Order: sequence, then structure tokens, then C-alpha cells
Amino acid sequence: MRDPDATRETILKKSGVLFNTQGYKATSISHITDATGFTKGAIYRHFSNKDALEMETLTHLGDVMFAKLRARIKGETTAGKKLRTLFRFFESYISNPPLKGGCPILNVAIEADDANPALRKAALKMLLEMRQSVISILAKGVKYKQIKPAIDKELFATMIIASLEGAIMMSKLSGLEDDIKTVVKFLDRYLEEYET
Amino acid sequence: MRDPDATRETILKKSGVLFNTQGYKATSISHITDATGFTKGAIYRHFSNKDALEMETLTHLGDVMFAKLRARIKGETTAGKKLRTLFRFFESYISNPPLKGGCPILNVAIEADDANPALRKAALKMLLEMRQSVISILAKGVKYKQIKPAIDKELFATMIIASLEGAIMMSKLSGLEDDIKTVVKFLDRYLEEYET
DNA sequence: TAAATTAGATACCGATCGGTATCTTTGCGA
DNA sequence: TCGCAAAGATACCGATCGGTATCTAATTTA
Repeated sequence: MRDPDATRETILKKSGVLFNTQGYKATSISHITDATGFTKGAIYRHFSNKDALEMETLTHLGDVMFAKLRARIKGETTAGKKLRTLFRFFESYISNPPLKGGCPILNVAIEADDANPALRKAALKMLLEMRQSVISILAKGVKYKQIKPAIDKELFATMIIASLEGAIMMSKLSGLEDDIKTVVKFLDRYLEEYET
Repeated sequence: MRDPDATRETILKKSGVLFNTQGYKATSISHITDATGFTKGAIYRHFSNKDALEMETLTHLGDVMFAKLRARIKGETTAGKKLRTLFRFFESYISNPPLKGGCPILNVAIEADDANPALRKAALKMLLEMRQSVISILAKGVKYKQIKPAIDKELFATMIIASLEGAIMMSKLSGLEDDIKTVVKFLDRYLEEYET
């Protein structure tokens, strides 16, 4: 009946939802005990303190996010299709979110700018990984003649991520999908110009 | 020696810095008494509760932001120059921020998604005002033959704001200006194609 | 199967939270 | 200059915070 690994997993999963929706600072240990049904004793057995729980939860959120994203992209055959799938992945953050609360990178970037530098560092790593993935897709696209070599890969990759993240913020504020759809439309068109 | 208006102004100013840098939830009334030198008695005389203080502080931050932005844009003579000045305004959020802690719209959008709906609504109003300003500049640009009529004003306006806000997030994470500068470079080039 | 280890529950700690009742002090109008 | 209203200081409230010491119960190991 007692399964420490499952307990740990439950805590991480529920904490992930709470931290990503309510915020790290705003989510107390009591909120997590309420959500999981476990007591403080159980939580502090598995995680040394709240900072550690926040860190492990963030990497867990990152793992889930990248796993879902990669699973969707993997099935696509061309650079163009892979990138458009990535656009739709971000678009779904509003209507059918892969993670409740939106993009964890964005959330941590805004909340943990000063406090908890470890958390910030972990989010930065995720951001760089995301950016590198886009650059890799573009590079392979150029290699296999799907994308024109004239493209500035680093510039476009940064633009893609910045505009999608910004659009998530805007759609979060308005509660409407308009902004994220507009940005995806723009990126679609721009990408089209560089496809062969 | 006693000046209630100045006291109020001091509280709003200091709260603005704290809320915008540390976060609304993370900033306690005690932090504000420390920063201002005033006591709780003084703060609660001027503001009915913390939620009200948060609201008034946000609108104060918005007033300061729009005043600074408009002052800079006003001096420019063409739509292109006005927009480039707006790009630089966002760029300066990293190196020489007009408001400590970055864009208050972005900060509130991420932190107050569920809790404090009034705060979210106020931030949304600021976002729409910002977007409308960009659209107006573009419309006047078209009117005075500075911008080609083929431009999709709403699309470009959304794209400008989304990418700049996203870039602020990215540069905040990395601590470097690279991302915001890249985005501004992209917007500069894109705008150039629509200038007559 | 007995002993030892581990998972989780319980009860508590000091600190801090937002908020308030009350008091003193200041400045202004009559 | 006197009196009164407003400004701000002080001291406190109950609730909640993150964290811990201790206890019980379940599981593993010998």
C-alpha cells in the first residue's frame, strides 16, 4: 500500500500544477498537502526544503514539456512541418494547455528574477534548450534543401520564441486566443517565404 | 513637515519598485514600511487594504510608463521614427530601465492570472492601450504616405508587442541584452520593408 | 519471524503575514 | 491661541508561513 516513489511523483505532479498556476511564492506547503492528501512529514521526507521542491518541480515540468513537444515534432517529416507543429504547441497553451498554467519558462522568468537564482538558472537552461532545438530544425531544413540558406537561423529562432512567449502572456491577460493566433499566423507566413 | 500628499506619493513610488521587482505577492506591507520609513498606520490611512494598494500602484506604474513613452515618441516626426523609438524604449528596459523591474504589464500578466482579477483587468487595459498606440502610429504613417498601405496594422502591432515583451522575458532570464537587441533588429528590418 | 529501517502522521516551533484599535502628534481654521 | 480634525506611530490580533522533533506503522532485511 505504501509506495514512496509514487508519493514523490504525486507531490511533484501536484506541485507542478500549483506552482505553474498560482506561482511559486504564492503556493504554500499547506496548499500542497491539501492537493496531495499527504502531510508535511511526507513532503519534507522527500524534499529537503521548499526551494529544493521548487527546483525539482521545475525540472519535472521541463521534462514533461519537452517530452510532449518532442513527441509531437518527431512525427513530422520536414523542417517546415516541425516548426509549424511547434507553433501549434504554443498555441495550444491557451485552448488545451500541455501544462496547466502556461509555459514554465515564462512563469519562472517573471517571478524569480532576483530571489531563488537556482530556479532562474534552471529556467534559463530550458530556454536555451528550446532555442537550440529551433536552430537545429532550421539547420537540418537548410541541409535537406527544405529551407533557403539565406535564412538567419539565430535571428529567426529568437524571434519565434520571443513572439510566442509574449503572445502567451497577452492571451493569458485577455483570456482570448486572438493574440497567439495572430502571432502564429505571422510566423507561418514568414516561414513560408523561406521554404523552398 | 507633515505632507499627506507627499506621503501617499512616496508610498506609491516605493511600492512600485518593490511590486515590480519582487512581485506583488512577495512584497509585504512590512517591506514597504522598511522602504518608505512610514509605519503601517500611515499606509493603511492612505490605502484601505493591500489589494487596493496593489491596484493604485499598478495604475501609477502605468501612468509613469506611458508618460515616459509618449514623451519620447512625441519628439519624433515620422511613423517609422516613432516606432523605432518605441523599440528602443523596450530595449532600454534591460540596460537602463524606465521602470525598475521591467514592464509592469508583463509582470502582472504572469503573476496575477487567477488571484486579484482587478489587477489583471487593469493590466489588460494597459496592454490594449499600448497596442492601440502602435496601430494609431501605423495608421497615421499610412495616411501621410510614410508607410505602405499594404501593411496589416493589427497583425504588426500584435507582433511588435508580443516579440518585445517576450524578449524582455528572455533578456531578464539570461541577464544579457542579446535577445532584446535581436528582436529589435528583426522589427527594424521588417518595418523598413514597409516604409516608403 | 524478529529486528531494523523507512514512510508518513502528528503536534509543535518562532517568524511573519494582513489588518486594526488606539494613542500621540501635527497643522490648520476659527 | 485655542481646539479640533487629520496624520502617523505603536502595540496588538488571529492566521498562516516554512520547518522540525517525535511518534507510529509499514516494509524490508537478516
